[in-house]
Amino acid sequence: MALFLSTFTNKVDQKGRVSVPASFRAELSEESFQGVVLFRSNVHQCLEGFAWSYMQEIGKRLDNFDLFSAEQDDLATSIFGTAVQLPLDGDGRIILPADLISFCDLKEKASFVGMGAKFQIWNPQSFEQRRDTARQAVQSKGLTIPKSTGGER
Amino acid sequence: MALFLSTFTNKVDQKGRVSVPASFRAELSEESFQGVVLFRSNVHQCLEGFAWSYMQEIGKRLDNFDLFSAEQDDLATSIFGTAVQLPLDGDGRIILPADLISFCDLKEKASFVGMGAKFQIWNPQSFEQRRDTARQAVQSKGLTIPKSTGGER
DNA sequence: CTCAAACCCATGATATTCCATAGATATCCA
DNA sequence: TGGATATCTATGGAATATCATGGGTTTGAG
Repeated sequence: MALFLSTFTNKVDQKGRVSVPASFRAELSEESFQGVVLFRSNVHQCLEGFAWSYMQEIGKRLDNFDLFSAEQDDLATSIFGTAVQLPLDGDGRIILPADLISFCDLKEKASFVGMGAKFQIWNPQSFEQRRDTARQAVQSKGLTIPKSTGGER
Repeated sequence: MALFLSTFTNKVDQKGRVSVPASFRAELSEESFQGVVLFRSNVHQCLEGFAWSYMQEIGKRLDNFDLFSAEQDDLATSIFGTAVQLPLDGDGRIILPADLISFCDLKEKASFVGMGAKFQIWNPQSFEQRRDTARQAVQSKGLTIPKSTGGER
């Protein structure tokens, strides 16, 4: 599974092109589709980014809901209905659609934030605030990484 | 599992390069990724260092949270979003990014402090104070290492 | 025909690799 | 034991490769 790490801030040019960080591209190198899947976050003013194979995993998890249930319908609509599949060009860039750029208020630069299996794309200033609130939440709630669940070793 | 021991103080050159202690490198020799992962400590003015395989383990555990849950989001942002993956060069050195150098106020030298499964990187002077307070805490509170689980608790 | 997307190439900055040296430690043989 | 040699480590600098970015050209859809 891909493991996206660290934060990289790259420039968005007039054409809406932005370089995907080289280390992220390395994580995608084994994928059948050379590119990323993006959709609007339901929580933040940012974009959620995934490798193609992980979208299949999300599909499986959605199967845990009853088919035609309201929850399944809402989630599937907000995720799959709005997702875009963006191929990498020869130089490792993607073209961000204008509506996604305006959704997360991107100006000159975009921050790619590694979050393990997925990543997010933020306006750099907005992400600084988000990073601070996330750290405070971890400290105040005493969040920790749980031990691996279940019977495996 | 890697076991980092003892404290080593090495020089940080103008490029931010610093040698990882040879004994630490020996612990990393079995890793698929030859390098370390660093991020800012939430507690001290120092850096936390891990082997790559340990980060993969953390990634798997985080995947047990519901996707898009607040806890998953906060943890992934503060851990993976701020982490950096630093490869060893041919001579066993890493390049510390400028923002991490300033975060823990490194000047001429950096101290690598082995802490078992992880290690920390300190300003040498700061660490001397930290070591004293840690020792006093252990003495005054009578802290001990618990028995291994499985026997009487 | 027109516009946007895909492709190609150039370039500066940055990161990575390579080599050289010196000090310390370990090894070996007389 | 003692001295010479070899090895490992840390460190400095230079050469090389990679990456992000800008601009241009071609393609293709409507």
